[in-house]
Amino acid sequence: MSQEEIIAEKKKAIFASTLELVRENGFHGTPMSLVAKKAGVAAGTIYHYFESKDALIIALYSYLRGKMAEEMLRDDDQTLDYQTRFFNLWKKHFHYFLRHTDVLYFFEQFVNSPYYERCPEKGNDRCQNIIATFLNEGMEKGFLKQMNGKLMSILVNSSVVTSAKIHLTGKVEITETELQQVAQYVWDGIRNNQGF
Amino acid sequence: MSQEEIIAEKKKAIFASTLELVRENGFHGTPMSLVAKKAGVAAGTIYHYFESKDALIIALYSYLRGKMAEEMLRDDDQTLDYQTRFFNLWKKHFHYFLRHTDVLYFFEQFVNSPYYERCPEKGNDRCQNIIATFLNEGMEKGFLKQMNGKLMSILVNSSVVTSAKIHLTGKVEITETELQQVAQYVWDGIRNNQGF
Amino acid sequence: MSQEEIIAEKKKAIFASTLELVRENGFHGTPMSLVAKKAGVAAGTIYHYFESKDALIIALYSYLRGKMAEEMLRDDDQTLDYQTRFFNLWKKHFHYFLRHTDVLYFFEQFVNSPYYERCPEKGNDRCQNIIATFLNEGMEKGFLKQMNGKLMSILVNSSVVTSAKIHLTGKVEITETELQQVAQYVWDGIRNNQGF
Amino acid sequence: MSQEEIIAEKKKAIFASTLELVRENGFHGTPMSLVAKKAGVAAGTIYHYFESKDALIIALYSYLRGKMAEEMLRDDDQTLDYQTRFFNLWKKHFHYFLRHTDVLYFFEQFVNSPYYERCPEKGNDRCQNIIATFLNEGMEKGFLKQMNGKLMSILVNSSVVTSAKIHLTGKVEITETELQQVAQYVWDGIRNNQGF
DNA sequence: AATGAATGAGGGTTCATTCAT
DNA sequence: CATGAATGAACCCTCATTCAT
Repeated sequence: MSQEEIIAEKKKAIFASTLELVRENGFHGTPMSLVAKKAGVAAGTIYHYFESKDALIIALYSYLRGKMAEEMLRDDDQTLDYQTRFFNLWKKHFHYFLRHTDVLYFFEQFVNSPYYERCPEKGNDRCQNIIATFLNEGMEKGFLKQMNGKLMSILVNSSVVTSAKIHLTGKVEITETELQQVAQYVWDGIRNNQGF
Repeated sequence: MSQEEIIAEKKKAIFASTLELVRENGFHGTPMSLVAKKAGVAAGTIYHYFESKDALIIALYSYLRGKMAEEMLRDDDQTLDYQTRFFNLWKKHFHYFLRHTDVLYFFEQFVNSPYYERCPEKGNDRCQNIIATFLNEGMEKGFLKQMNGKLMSILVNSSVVTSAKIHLTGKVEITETELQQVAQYVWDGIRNNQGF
Repeated sequence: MSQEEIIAEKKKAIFASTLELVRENGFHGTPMSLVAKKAGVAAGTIYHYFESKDALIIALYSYLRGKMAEEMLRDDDQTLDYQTRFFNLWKKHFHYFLRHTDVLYFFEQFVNSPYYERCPEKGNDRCQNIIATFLNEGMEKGFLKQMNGKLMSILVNSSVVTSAKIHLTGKVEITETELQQVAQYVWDGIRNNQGF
Repeated sequence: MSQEEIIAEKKKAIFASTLELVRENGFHGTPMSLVAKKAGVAAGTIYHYFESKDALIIALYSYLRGKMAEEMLRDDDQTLDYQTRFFNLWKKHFHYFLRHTDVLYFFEQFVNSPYYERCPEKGNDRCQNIIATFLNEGMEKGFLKQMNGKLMSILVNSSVVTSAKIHLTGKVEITETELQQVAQYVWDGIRNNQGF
């Protein structure tokens, strides 16, 4: 393993440790000493990789947004019709959160905390861009209503997050039927239905 | 002023102080000493009214949910047609958050923090119930799609919150046009459009 | 009830409350607020009767020493022979502590705390005097060894306290046999056995 | 100095600081901040070595009991006759307290405080065992009265403690004569004097 | 680069005492 | 006299960060 890979591995271990602890106990309930122990490194070591606890949290956010974006780009079959691609994308996003519940909780805590203000990618990460690009395409081609792209992408994103949270908290069981209904609700909201 | 009113006043002062500070600095960045100073009481006094910092935060959440619910119930003219009432309600909710931005930020931090787990009203406060009741009525009368009432009310609620946050962060300017569009997006998503 | 009696009653209630709480939780674990609540008075009221917490504790000590002395004086049949009177006295003292375990615990905490230094009756209360007087009589009449009276009375007193504590902590079960043995141990230690 | 020795040194410094302060001001009058300052460490450092203030106090008790036991074992010349050994042991114990008055005060505060209840070695430390063993030997060989060993050892121990406290408070001056008298008092109390 | 003991400011909380009612 | 809400100093403890090894 190269030197760089070793560093990358260690960073990942610290990220993983942080993610899990924040999910369980929140930012405040996650001391650096615990992060270190769970990551299998010394407390001081973390400070070789990250300037401060804040910097670590923010870096982790960026890292996770990037990882999610990667996965969302996979398997978008552009030969399919637009509506089908929308449903695919929406559900893929939803299921990503189901598979990575700690990521979801981390995101939600993060964007609703003072950290977010200090985050350079605030609202402009690759993930949001992917959704925005796709929706803009739909507007240009007349499949979707005309609306500020950013606005629409945030609404769509929010619908995914909300649904995943509902499912995970168990407040409402989301079966395949409900899932389809929610996706349909979003689609009905944004699709161009002029003439009806 | 009666003894009870004095107590109520003091509780309100503590609530107001907490609300403002949490909005600016988050839960962790809001020491009790500051809450006390801003409320014009001694640190120890807070503990006559609330068992702990956690208890204070949770009580504040309940209090604010109740206050918002009160306001949402006002002026619902039941003689109007259902769709109009929906748009009215949605916009009223939205504007409430614009007038009370610190409440919005507080809610969002709260529901995405470990506090929420320990909150007895978790997902079952009067505010959610008002929305749910209204939507259920719409489903029964055939104005809306059939969907799990809880699910739908959370989605609608989330659309309001998301819109208000977009507006307040200034990421997208929400003019009256955009506002109408978003409300329409939600309405189109939930309205019964079978036959089209 | 006269005014004075009312005051006496209230003082007694405060004393009783303090005694019980100190026994359970120690001085440090006994806040004035709890003393007040258990005594059925307001916190401020205590300060009408006692200058401070320290003063209360010290007054309680004096009060209890006096009460115990009273009881020890009762039933000392001076017509009996000296040794019998000694055994009677020793056992009476012992049983007093068994009947009033909280008094015993209070005494022991008190005399081993910094409070004791500030106690005017430090080592000179009526209770010690009764014992000392009785022992001096024994020395004068030749029943007991010659020894500094104060020293002997403290040793005897300590034997009673120690025995009672052993019994109450259950470290050693003190049956009537053991009790007799201990009293005998003390008697053999102090009695004039010259000539043997 | 090895790492372990450094740790041991630091623990000792904290112990010494605590011992001195508790002696002067009692447990409650001994804040951790002072313990730290007197020990020449930061407040937080203490918590690397002890879980809490309670844990520190309890650990100190165990440590001191062990130290005292060590010293008591030294120089017990088993070739001497039993009574001489008894007097030697008793006086050695007594003088240990004179040389280490803060230890005596600490012990007495400790065993009469709620801490003692939570102490794992409660009444079963090496020090008590040494005394008990010696007394049991005396009973087996017929030098001492038959009595529950635990009971007798507590009584003897208590006589030492009481004497030392008398001496140190200056209530009674204990000269070599008085010392001999007290040791004799104990010996006369426990020795087998059947036949007289 | 890695360690982890040490730091010490700052946090939440308690509680003896006061004083307006 | 009695009340008990209010005070605020002082407590124990945590934890982000540093630095000698």
